[in-house]
Amino acid sequence: MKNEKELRRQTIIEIAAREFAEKGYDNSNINEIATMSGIGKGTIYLYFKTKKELYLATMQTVVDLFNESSKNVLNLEVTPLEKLKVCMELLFRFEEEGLPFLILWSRYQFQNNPDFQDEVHALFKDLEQPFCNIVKQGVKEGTFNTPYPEEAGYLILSMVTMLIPSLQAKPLLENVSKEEKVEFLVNLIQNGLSCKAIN
Amino acid sequence: MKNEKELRRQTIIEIAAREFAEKGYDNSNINEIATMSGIGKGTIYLYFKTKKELYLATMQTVVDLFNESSKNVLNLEVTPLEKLKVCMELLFRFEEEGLPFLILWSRYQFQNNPDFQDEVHALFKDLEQPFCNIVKQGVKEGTFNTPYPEEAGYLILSMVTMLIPSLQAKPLLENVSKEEKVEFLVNLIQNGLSCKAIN
Amino acid sequence: MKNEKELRRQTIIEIAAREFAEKGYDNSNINEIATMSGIGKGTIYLYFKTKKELYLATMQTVVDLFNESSKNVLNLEVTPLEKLKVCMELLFRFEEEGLPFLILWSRYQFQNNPDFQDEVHALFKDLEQPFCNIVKQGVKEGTFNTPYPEEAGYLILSMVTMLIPSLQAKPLLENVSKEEKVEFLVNLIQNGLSCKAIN
Amino acid sequence: MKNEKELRRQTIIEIAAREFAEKGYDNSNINEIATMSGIGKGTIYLYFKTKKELYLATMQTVVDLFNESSKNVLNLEVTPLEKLKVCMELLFRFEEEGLPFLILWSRYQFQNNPDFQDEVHALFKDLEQPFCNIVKQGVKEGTFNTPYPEEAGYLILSMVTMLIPSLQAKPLLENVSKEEKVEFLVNLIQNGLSCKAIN
DNA sequence: AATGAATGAGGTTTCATTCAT
DNA sequence: GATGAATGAAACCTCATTCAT
Repeated sequence: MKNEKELRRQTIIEIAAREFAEKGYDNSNINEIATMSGIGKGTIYLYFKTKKELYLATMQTVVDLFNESSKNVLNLEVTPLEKLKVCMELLFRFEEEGLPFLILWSRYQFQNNPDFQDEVHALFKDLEQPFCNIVKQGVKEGTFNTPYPEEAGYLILSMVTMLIPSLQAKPLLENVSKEEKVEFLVNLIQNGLSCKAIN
Repeated sequence: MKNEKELRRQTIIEIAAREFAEKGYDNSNINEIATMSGIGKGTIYLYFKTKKELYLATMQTVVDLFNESSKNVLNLEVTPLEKLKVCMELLFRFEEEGLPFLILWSRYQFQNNPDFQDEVHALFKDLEQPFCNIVKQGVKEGTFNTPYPEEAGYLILSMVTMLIPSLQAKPLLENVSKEEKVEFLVNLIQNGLSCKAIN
Repeated sequence: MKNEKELRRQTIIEIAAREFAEKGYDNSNINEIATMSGIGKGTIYLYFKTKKELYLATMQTVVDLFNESSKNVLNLEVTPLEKLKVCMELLFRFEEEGLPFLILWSRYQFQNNPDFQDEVHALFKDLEQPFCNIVKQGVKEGTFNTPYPEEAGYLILSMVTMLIPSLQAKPLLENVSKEEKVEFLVNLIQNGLSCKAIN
Repeated sequence: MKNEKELRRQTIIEIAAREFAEKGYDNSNINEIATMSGIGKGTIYLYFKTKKELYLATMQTVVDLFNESSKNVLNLEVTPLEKLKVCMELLFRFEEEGLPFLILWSRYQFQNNPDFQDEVHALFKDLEQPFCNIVKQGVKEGTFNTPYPEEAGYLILSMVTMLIPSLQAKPLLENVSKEEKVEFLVNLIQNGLSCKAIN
């Protein structure tokens, strides 16, 4: 019973995520979400009081999925750099396993997305930022050295995102393997751009 | 005469940019844009055939402003690193001098913004990416060393953007001076995160 | 179920016919049609995608009503002249039983009505012209004698229409009974204006 | 001076007639009429206070043109039948010499045209109906024999109109010469459809 | 519980008309 | 006198939401 309700709720959210990701909030259509979910329009409203609530539930799922995914990285018994790699790979994997949610995440994380900013912001308060944690941890352990660890974490996040083609207007390194991307990024983080001349 | 028309056109675009940046395309209201521009609703339609056209004209202005701003950097007679600095400062300055346009730029540059993707994409084909050019130039001159110069340019861009508080859901280094941010970034680019332990 | 939908569709069309007949297409108002139908504005759009489509559906109904009405005349076992009479009476009767549809019919049949000419023309391709058929039949049987039977049919049609007061700017024979009108017309068709002098 | 003003007024009316005939009142556009007249939009309003007034002036011109055209027929020293012929030819000639005005005339004369019915009706009060006059005269002289001379005039009018292809949804006798049409009509008026069998 | 027919607020767009130049 | 830029009322249409079945 309860499971079935919960399952249907998830189905709706998944379809909604596809719509919201593809068309944005305003151009997404409750009717179409219902049809594509294989249920009646009125039924949507048994699960979500309003379109806005459905949107927020979808964004909550974004947060949950990301937290779920990054949950165990911090406790891995590996070097901070290894953790960074694992974390990057996790993010890259989202492109295949949950693109709509990835798009919604990025739209909020990096864009001044105007859809219910306050409410979404409140949800994202709970979003773990593993890159930040790793860098902070690394700094504590003496592995990394930066005056702004938290910010460094966000910078890494933004760089990884940059290399996810589906999220970019101009796709970058489309045909490069994830391993190479990770290597590229790690190298960059380790050595900067190697400005010998200035050193 | 003609100047006056062009001036009014610019006024409308500026107000529109504010609206689009704040509320997004769909929730922006031609009526309100007219009122805030101090002109009649119908007048908007003398300058722009449709709301969509106004939006695209606004996005074209975004491209123009950014190109205008970065035009002369590449030809400066300074080291690539200095150029990077100048370029970063330019970007930071947008926050004060043209925030709505900066927001619209970022919304397209980093978000999968679904509003007229194809048309906006076509406009952004003409957008210069000075960071990319500088890195490429630096690689040629031997100052920088990276297998993916273009991509490195975009990564720098995304990092600078990360440090512009107005563009971030969670503002970073809000009270840090631009000079320090530039220094932070340049240092990062030069030395990575100084992972001595791994070296 | 289905019947109820169909019934409501017919109701809308009837109200719409009244509006279109009275005010013309452009000055008819979906809102008002809705109100007069006792339903909401949006409901109209459940039955007809656009105002134009409602108009065309109304014109289709015109064709259907006229065809329905004239269906059985041709097969009557009476002389062509008798058929003409029956047919005239049918037309006269429309004034009382479906004036709006009669007006819309005449507006298209005799006026260069500019509302969606091509589309309406396509609909009227299916409109039976019983007067034409009767004259053709009569010519074949030797009852009538005219070089242009089809055209003669249309001429009769136009004459009958002329004697329907509701369709004329200057009402003719307003207080004359239909029987007398029919007699007048039949006499004219049989004998013309009896120009003895010229004979 | 005055002549020039009057001339320009006529030009506007002619262009307006074309627009009104082609698109109907509501879909005709003052701006377009101005442009096609080669004058400014505001200038139209120096000649006609409103669009409606321009329309009514155009319809007044219709009446004037028709009256002008039929003025001298009644006084011709020929038989009523000959007068009918001349009158028919006059009407046929309108198709080539003033089609827009002919269309506007027919739209009002035979259709329940809803554009300013009362006002247009008032104008048409002054419209001569030569066919009616001729028949009445013919009846007086004993040439014609009909209980409803006025109505017979209108019937003839409607028949002639039927044979003007530009006025009909389904053009009739498109490739038949006017002379033959006149002959056809005159014969019909004289002898009807020659129902020998019934005689 | 599930449905989808019905609703009407709200926003874009057109165009007759005005008026400052 | 002539102009056309500016205006805003009005109408079509969409779609989130409700509710009777």
